[in-house]
Amino acid sequence: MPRRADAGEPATRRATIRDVAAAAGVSIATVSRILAGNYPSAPATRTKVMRAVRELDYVANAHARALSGATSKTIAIVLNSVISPYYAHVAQGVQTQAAHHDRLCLIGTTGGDPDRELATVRLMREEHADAVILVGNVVANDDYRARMAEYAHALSAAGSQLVLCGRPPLGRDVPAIAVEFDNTGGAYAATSHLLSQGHQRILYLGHRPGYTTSEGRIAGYRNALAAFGVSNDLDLEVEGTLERNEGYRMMKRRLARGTPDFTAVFAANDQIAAGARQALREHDLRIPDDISMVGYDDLPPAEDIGLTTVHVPHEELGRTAVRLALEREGTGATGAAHVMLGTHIVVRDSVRPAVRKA
Amino acid sequence: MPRRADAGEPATRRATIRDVAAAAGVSIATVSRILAGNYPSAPATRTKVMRAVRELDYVANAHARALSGATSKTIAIVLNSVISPYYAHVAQGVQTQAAHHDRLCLIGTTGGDPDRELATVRLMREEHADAVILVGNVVANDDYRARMAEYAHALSAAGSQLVLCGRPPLGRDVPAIAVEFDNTGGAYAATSHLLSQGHQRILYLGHRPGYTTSEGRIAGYRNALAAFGVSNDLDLEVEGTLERNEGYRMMKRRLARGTPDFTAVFAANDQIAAGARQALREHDLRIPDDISMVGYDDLPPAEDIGLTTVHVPHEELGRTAVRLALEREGTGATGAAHVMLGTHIVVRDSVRPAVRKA
DNA sequence: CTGTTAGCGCGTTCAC
DNA sequence: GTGAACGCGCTAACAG
Repeated sequence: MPRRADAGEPATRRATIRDVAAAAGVSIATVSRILAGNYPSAPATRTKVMRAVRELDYVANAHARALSGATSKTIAIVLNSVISPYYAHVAQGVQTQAAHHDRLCLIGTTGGDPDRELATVRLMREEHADAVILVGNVVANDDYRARMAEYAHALSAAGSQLVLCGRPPLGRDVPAIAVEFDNTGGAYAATSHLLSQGHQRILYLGHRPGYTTSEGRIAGYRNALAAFGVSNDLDLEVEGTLERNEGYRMMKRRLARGTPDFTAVFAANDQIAAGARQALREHDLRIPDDISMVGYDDLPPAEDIGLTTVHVPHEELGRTAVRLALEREGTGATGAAHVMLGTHIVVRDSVRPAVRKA
Repeated sequence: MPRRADAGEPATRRATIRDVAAAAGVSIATVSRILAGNYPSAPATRTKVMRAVRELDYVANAHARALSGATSKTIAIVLNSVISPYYAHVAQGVQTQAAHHDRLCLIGTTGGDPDRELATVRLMREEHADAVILVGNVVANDDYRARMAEYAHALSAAGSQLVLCGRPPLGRDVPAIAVEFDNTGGAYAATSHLLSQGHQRILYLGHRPGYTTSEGRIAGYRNALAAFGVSNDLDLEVEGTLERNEGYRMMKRRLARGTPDFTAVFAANDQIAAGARQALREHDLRIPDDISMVGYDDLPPAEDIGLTTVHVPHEELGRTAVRLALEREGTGATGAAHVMLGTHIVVRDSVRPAVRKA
């Protein structure tokens, strides 16, 4: 008696493995084995079964399969939003690699809200995903670390592997994999690029104190200044979020002060760069003629506006996350792991040598 | 005997409803009822149970729940890719609305390959998703329609609702919901905008014959030309795909012919517009001073390049898809449904009145 | 090589 | 208000 809420129609009930077995005149075990393909079987029975499968248009019930002990064959990814290019590219990598391993992708967004993150991880836990991948910039305080450790253990107990993407590792006693990219190195390279062109006053746009990605980038910026013997003027470090609008606002506010006291801009990401660029143009300042600029991420806006930026391997980040999680499956390995992906500068047309105002 | 491939550790086996029942000193039925919350129960037992749940950090097994007849509480979405802003925004809408209905989102990408689409829909069928949402521009030939009808019936039999997003409806006998936006109307408005500024030679960049979205848009373009009494020069309709690079290539090739024989450009989408714009600049042609341009979609590149374009409610598309699918759940309604979402022009700064070359 | 059987964890009848 | 028992569809032992 199917409980489907159909309109009382004959409702050709979904075919089960039993129907296939009956149609083929064999037992359900035989059908199961033949479909799994990991067991020897007589070609004749095989043909009969496959024909029945085709005729009934049978597909296995994923839930029944997952329940009976096999893996759920799903990878879960949790991120702030899908429309941000940053997350979208990581998600694409995850999705690609998951498909490559014949797995489906569960996706959940949090809008950056810890409560929704908690709720989402809970749902993922119910789903028994092979891996749960958390993506995104975050404040790595004790509170956060405690929360992640909880997730890690809970997921581990449920048979899932927690993976942190673009977030710092948690320590050797927490069963989580961390995959990051080198923010400090990339920022160092980008800043050096500006410094070597003679720029001394470089505006850092979009620092978010506490956020690990931001801290990594600004550290690279400061290191480079130090290496070039340029003193670090804190007034050049502007705090703000990572959106395009914020880039616009920050630059607007800065320009309202009067003639720019900087010759170059290091935008914390490409979106900020795009916003700042717009603000500059509204003040008749052109890039790179009047002001030089570098961004970070090498995502869509960058190419459109000819921005020299730091390329971050977002898709590879996602692929690596899945690969690592699946590699240790069945291995019994449950400790911590940490991978750091490299970055490199992409030179376009937003930087010119500084004009010596001797 | 848990079959988890653990490293032989004590491996605190995932808590089941039985464990909770034991800890609370009640039966599993009581636990089930209290957690579902749709049944009267003594406050005392309730407290005991909830405490046990908290202590064991119990979460229900989604597969067992789905198997035992309840809904799977998931919405599936199938699209070409996640990194395209178009799909990303629709996906965001789907994801938002799904979360709003307390559902998780399964996602699959096809890269536009029908075989992968087939495989993905199959997987979704195994998952028993409440709805399976197919997104994206497509050639609506008989072959396609037959394939969709098959999907629709197979999914319907499995208890899932097929939803077509940005694709034409299939006919009243096919159990599918279609949600589209008005391509022809938007293109008509955009073209009229150019025509009313005196442009007569408008280059249409990126027509893909057969693709429904493209056919809709070029129809609007042609209708507007006709309405303004401008003859339709087929040489102005350039065929191409919808990527940025293609926009660049198409414009490059056109400009190689010599002085432009057009004063305005209608790009089939914003990405094409961005590419074409770059090509124009390389030939020292500026927008809007030398050439006017409109795009379509109103997605990220548009704002960055100050493009006048047609706003398409992508997120609303996704939200509507989920809402409609869930609305008819249990209704027994299994017929076809069709919704058309409106569009409107967003004026920025890429259009100037045409120069009369009298 | 194939059939029989016992769970997987949960919702849900029935009785009490 | 609560407990016992059955079945969802499938996989994996164990026989034959």
